[in-house]
Amino acid sequence: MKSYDHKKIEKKWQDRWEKESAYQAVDNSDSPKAYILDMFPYPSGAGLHVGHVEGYTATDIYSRFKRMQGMNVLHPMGWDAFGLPAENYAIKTKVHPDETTNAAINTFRTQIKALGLSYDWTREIGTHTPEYYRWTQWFFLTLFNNGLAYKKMGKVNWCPKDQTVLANEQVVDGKCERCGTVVEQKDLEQWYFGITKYAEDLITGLDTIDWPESTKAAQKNWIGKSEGAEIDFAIAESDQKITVFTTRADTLFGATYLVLAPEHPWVTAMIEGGVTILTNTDAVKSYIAATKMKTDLDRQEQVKEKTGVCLEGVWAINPANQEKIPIYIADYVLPQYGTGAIMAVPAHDVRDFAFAEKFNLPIKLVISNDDDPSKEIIGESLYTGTLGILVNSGSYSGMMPNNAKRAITEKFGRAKTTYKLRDWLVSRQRYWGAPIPIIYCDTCGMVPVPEKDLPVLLPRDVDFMPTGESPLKRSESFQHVSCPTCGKPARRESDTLDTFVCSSWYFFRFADPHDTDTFASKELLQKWLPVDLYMGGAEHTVLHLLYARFFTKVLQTLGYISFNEPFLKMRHQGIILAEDGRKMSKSLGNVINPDDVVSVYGADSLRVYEMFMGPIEQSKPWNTNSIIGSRRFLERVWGLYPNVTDRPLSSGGLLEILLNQTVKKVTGDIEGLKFNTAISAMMVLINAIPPKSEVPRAFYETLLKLLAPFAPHISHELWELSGHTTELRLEAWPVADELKSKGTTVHIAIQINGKTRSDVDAPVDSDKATLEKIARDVVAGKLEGKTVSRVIVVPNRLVNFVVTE
RNA sequence: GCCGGAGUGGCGGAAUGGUAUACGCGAACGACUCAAAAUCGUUUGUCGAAAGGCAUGAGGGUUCGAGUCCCUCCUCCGGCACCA
Repeated sequence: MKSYDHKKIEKKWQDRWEKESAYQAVDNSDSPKAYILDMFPYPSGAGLHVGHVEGYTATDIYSRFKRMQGMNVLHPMGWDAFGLPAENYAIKTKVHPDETTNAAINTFRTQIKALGLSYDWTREIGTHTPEYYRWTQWFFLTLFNNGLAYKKMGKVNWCPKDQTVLANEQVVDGKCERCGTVVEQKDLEQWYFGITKYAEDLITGLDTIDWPESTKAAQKNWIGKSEGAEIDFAIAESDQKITVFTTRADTLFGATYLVLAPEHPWVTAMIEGGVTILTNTDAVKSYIAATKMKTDLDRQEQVKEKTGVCLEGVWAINPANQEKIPIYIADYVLPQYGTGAIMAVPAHDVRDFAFAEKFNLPIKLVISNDDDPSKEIIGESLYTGTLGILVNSGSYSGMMPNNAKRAITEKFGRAKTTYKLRDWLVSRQRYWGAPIPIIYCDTCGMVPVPEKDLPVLLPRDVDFMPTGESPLKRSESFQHVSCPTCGKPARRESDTLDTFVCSSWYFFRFADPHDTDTFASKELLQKWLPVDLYMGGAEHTVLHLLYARFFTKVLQTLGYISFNEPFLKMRHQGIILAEDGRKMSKSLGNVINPDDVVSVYGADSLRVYEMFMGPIEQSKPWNTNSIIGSRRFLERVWGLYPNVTDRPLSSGGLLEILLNQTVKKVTGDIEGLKFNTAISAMMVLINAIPPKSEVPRAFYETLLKLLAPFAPHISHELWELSGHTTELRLEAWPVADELKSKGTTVHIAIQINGKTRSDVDAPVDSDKATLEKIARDVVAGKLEGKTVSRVIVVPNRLVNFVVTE
C-alpha cells in the first residue's frame, strides 16, 4: 500500500486541474447556472489568513457539489487591489504600490492554488488594472450623468493621519476605520454619490433576500428610517418660520421651547444679516464657534452635560396653543438630521428634560400615563412611553397618543419620513485609486471626460507623499489637459475614488471580464447574475454590502439589468480566533499561517479541519491539536483502499442502510452550508467499517464522491487508485435510496411520565397498537399497581405511559 | 438606551417539541514495542457501591414530554446611538 503523501498528491492534482482548466464556467451552456462568490480579498502583504481559507473552502465545497449535481458553476476570484495600505507602505519604503500590490497578488494566487480551490482563473480581475478601472470610471460618469454623482461643499470627516476625507461608513466611534486616528471635521468640497435617493429601496429590498438577520438589522439601523412629522413654528413679530421634525406630534401642546442646531442656516443667516431683535449676538456667536471646535467624538462624549444658548429677544409661536416660547441653540441637536431643529417637549423626552432642568424651562405634561402599567417615570414628571391619554391638549385631550399623532400631524404639520443615511462621500486625496474622470475648464466649467477617452490613466511617476492634497495634483503630465468641449487648456480632477467604488460592481464584471465595449454584456449579466451564494466577513455590513446593493439598484433604474438585489443568499464566515481566544494579530504573535499548516498536514486536512470546527457563521478559536483529528480521518479513508472488494454491498445490511442515510445527510448539510455535521456524518460512516475488514466497492466509491468537495485531492487520488481513468469531479453526485436507508428494526424509547425507563428494538414502521403492546411487555413490572391514564406513541420513536399511582 | 445574535462536558461542538452530550480534540487505562512515537481497543457530564437521582446561564410557564416554544431576569458578542 502506498502511504498518504499529501504533498505529492496535492501538487499532482493541482497541476492537472490547472492544465485542464478544469473549473471554467461555460458561457454557452444550457445547464442551470450557479454563481458562487467570495468577497474578493484585499491582497495585503501579510498573505492569506486562515480566515480567508474558511470562507473560500466553504464556497469551494458548495461549488464542487453543485458541479457534480450537473450545474454550470461560476466561481471566480479577483483582487480588490487599490487602497491605502499599499500606498502607506510605499511611502515608507519608496517601493511603488503597483509593485507591492502585484507581488502580494502573486503570493495570494499561489497560496489559494495550494488549497485546491476550484476557481475559474480565466476570469481573474484586479481593480487596479486600467482594463478594470476604465469601467469604474464609466460608472462614475453614468452616475454623474444621471444626477447621482455630485460635488458639494460641506462638513466632512477628515483623517489627519491618512490625510484624506472618509465616508461616514468609514468612521467607527469617531475614529478612522483604517488607522484608528480620531477623525476631524472640515469644510471641504467633495464628491458624493446619491445613495440617499435609494434609502427606501435599500430597506424594502432586505425583505426579499436570504441574509443573516443581524446584517439586515445592521443595515436597517444604519439607514435609520424614522416616520414622523414636520411642523412649522412661526417666529413672533415676523413672517419667518422654523420647521422642526418630530416623531411625537402628539406632544405638540407640551412643546415649551425650540432648539436649533448651532449650524442651522437660519441662525447663520440671522447673525450674518445682523438681525436686530437678537439681543445677545456675542454669546450666540461664541457658542457657535465653540461648537465648531468640537469633533463629533467630543460631541458624543459630552452627552451627559447639556449646553446651549438662548436666542434672546427672539420668540416662536407654538401653533397648537399660540403660546410664545423661547428658542435655543444647542449642540445636542444635530444639523444633518431631520431639519436641524426640534420642538422640545421636556415632559416626554429624556434629552429635552435634561436641558429644561438645567436651563429652568417649563415642563408641561401632556400625556397622562396612569393607564400604563409599566409607568416609565424618570424623575418626577418625565414619561417617554406612548400609552395613556392626552391632557392639557385642547380638543385633543382624552385621545390616545397614537391617534393624536395622526390628528395633530394633519392639522398642524405634514407627515415626513427621515433617514439617518447620508450620501456617500467617494473622493479621496490619495494616489492609489481610480482617478475621477472629470476635467475643469475655465470656460466650460466642470466637464466629464468623454467615454471614448477612458480610462483616465493613473500616472506612474508621482510623488505620493501625502500632503492633504491629492498627489495627482503635483503630477504636471496628469494635471494638464485640453478641455474636451472647447479645447482650451484645462486641468483634471486630482482626487481618486474610494476603493469601495471599485468593489461595488466587481461581481458584474466576473460575468464578462474581458469585455471592452461594456462593463459586462447584457446577455452575460442576464445569464450569470444575480449571485446565488455570497460569502464573506461581517465587517462590510454597512460598507461594501450596502454600496453594492446601491449600485445594483441604480443599474436597474437605468435599465442595464432586470434585478434589484445583487446577492440572493449571503453568509458570513465567523472570525477564526487564536488559540488563546483573542483575535489573531501580528502584534500578539498568535497568527496561524495557512502555508505552514498545508505543509505539515496538507490542504485537504486544513480544509476539513476548518469546516469541522463548527458552524461556518460562528467565531471560534483555532486549535492546532484538533487538526490531527481531520488528518486521522483522511488517513483512515486512505487506509481502506487496499481492502476494497468487488463483492456487492449486502442488501438490507447495516452498511447499506448507513451509506444511504449518510448520502442523504451530507447532501442536505452541504445544501444548508452545515459542513461540520456533514463531516461528522462521514466520520460515522467510516467508523462503521471494522478495521482490516473488506470494503465493498460501491460503499467506498460513494464515500469518495461525498468526500470529493471537502478533500478533493485525496479523494481524486483514491478514485484513480481504485482503477478509474476518468476524474472523480466528473462523476454525478450520489442520490440516496430512501427505501434502503431504513433498516428492519428501530430503537424505541419507553417512557413513564416522560422519563425514559427502558428501550426496545421494534420492527420499523410498526403501528401504534403494536408498539404499545411491545412496550407494555417490556415495562410491565414497572407499571404494576399503577393506572395508565394515557399512552402516547410516536412511531419509530417512543412510547410514553402516563400513569397515576 | 435601541436593534440583532448567543449561553449545552475539560475543550470545539451535535440534537424536525420525542432516548441531551453525536462527531472530534484532550485525558485515563490496556494492546503492540526493549522503549518511545504512530496505530488499535476500552473508559470518559455529575452524585451514587448499586438501584436511582441531578444536569443544556437563573427563575417561572405551556406540554404526556422542553436545550428547543412563551414570560421575567443575568452574562457575553456584534451593530446603532444626544437621530428628536
